[in-house]
Amino acid sequence: MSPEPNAPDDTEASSAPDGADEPAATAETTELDADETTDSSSPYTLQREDGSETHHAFWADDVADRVEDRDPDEPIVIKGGISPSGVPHLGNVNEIMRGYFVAEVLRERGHEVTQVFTADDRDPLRGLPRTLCDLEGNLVDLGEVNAGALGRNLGSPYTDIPDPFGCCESYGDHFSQIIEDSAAAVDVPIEFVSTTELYESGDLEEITRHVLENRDTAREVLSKYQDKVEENGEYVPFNPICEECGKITETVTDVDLEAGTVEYRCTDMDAGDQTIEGCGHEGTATLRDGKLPWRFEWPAQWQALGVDFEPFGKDHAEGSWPSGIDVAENVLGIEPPVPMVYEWFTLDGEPFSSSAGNVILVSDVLELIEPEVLRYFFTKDPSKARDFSVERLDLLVDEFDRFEAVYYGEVEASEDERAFAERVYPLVVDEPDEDRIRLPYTFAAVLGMTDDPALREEIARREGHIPENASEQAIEDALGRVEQARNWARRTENEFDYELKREAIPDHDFDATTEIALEELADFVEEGHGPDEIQEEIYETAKRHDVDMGSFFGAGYRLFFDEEQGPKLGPFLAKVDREFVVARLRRER
RNA sequence: GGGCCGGUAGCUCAGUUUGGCAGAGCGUCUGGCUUUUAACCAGACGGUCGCGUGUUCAAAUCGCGCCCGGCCCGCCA
Repeated sequence: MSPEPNAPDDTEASSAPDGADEPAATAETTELDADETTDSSSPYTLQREDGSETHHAFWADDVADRVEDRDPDEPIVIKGGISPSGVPHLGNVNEIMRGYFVAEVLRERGHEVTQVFTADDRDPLRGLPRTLCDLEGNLVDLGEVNAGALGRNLGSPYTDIPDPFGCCESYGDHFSQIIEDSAAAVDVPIEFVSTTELYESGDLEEITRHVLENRDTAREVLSKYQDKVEENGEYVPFNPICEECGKITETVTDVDLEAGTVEYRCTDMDAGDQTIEGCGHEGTATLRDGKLPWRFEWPAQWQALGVDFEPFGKDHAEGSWPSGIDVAENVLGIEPPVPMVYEWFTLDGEPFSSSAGNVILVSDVLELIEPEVLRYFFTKDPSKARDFSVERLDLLVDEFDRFEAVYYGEVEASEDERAFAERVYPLVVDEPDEDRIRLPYTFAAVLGMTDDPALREEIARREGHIPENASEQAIEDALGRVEQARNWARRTENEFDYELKREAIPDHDFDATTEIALEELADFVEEGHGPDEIQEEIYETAKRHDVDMGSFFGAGYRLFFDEEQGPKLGPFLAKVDREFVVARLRRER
């Protein structure tokens, strides 16, 4: 627990040579020639000073340079991966999109690239998630599924646990499926690999055998990073699955590589603050009936899949990455991939947390914005922490619209901005179309106040957002944003969350003068007038009757939206069918 | 406590490698759109670049020290 007993080890393992950002690895020299180029172990790829390389407008080009420097075999393999432990949120999409942009850049440079994603689904379930979700992305409380069945499976691999929703082969498959759907939704071609499948098919068997053959070295290497692993202890880097209770076990009592088996005893497993009890069974397992501990499994995946580049969250940067390099080089004898640390996102200022309900899935996001806007979000500098703000999603969409307009040369922009747009936009949008139409997001939200598609289009035209000669397709695409902005207004209950109350008249209480004024306004509307005339008449009517301007508008918003405020009233009323407006102003229905 | 990453306008972010006048969008304010009610247009306001210090003709940018936030240094992934 305390670092004291291991102080010397610890120092060697985790403190970098002065000034260099080299964490751990083998106890190399302290003086790496001067500064740069030698430091291949730092995962902070984008921060690396590397005078010899050109400065690119897009970070993925910097990464691609590094990948090319390795002179990789083709196809170049780019990996990402997570454990399908529960609701996959937007932060997990980093594992897909960050790699995707690097893959695209390399493809552009003429390389053949395969992007793979490992579902680390042989990992054991270590705790009960409070919230799950179905394949449609609807959040479901643990209590609504068979929690007992899940509880009995604590400690078992995700792929051995029945799907609580009953729709997939296993718990692991269920959440892997959602991740696959997410990748498809943002249009990223990526090959999904089940880690369980890698074990069962034997693709990891030789590597597992190698690790066990060299378990003394493996133990020595890992002991530099993990206190529980004693340099001269009994640690065996393999966790069999108990044939009796199905749980991942941690106590291997004997290794027989001739037979390709290990002997084990099913003992208790620490999982956070609780203990998952082992059944005590003693048995024999093959090298396919278990898993490597993560610190070995990750490098083993690199070897099995031939990984050249992998992005990972900052939680790995000072932990499993340094040990991963060490394992790769000194246990497996392979070159680790080019790394890249990405910072974490927050959601509306708070960390992602499925237990606290602070999650958003890709499917949720795509109800609010177009896929290209989401893809754009992931082009931003990975080394900076960022907030994905649903509340202020309009800012992100505005930013994207500007990014797009800069690309088409429609607005003035700085050199940096232009260079970024020119480089990145074609990677974000599949088929660039100069004639696309983008309704400003908040304007789209205003249009969302009415359900009538024809009315939406008409207002958009009148306000000059749709050119005369626009194609039907372009208009349809543009109006798609109205639904999204409408969903956004509803979800956030923001100032655009007005809804024309057609079906029933809202409760209201006006004084006599206001009622008379409303009658007159009804008469005026009934005569048939244009939007500006109605707007003007609202002012005139209020003045004539000496009704306070604010409260008169307020009366209108009350009648039509059941709100204090709303969109510009005259033009809006002019567009809604006259019969209804007149009746509503007379408070007849 | 140690290592690492980050901190730029009210908000969202560029700019930091390669030192050269502090930038954009949104918001706000003012004005325009014939006359207070959120869509459109124009303009303005807005920053000790986390703090201090060093180097330099010149520092958001480079060095050193500190502050704040996050991650790792147990386990697990």
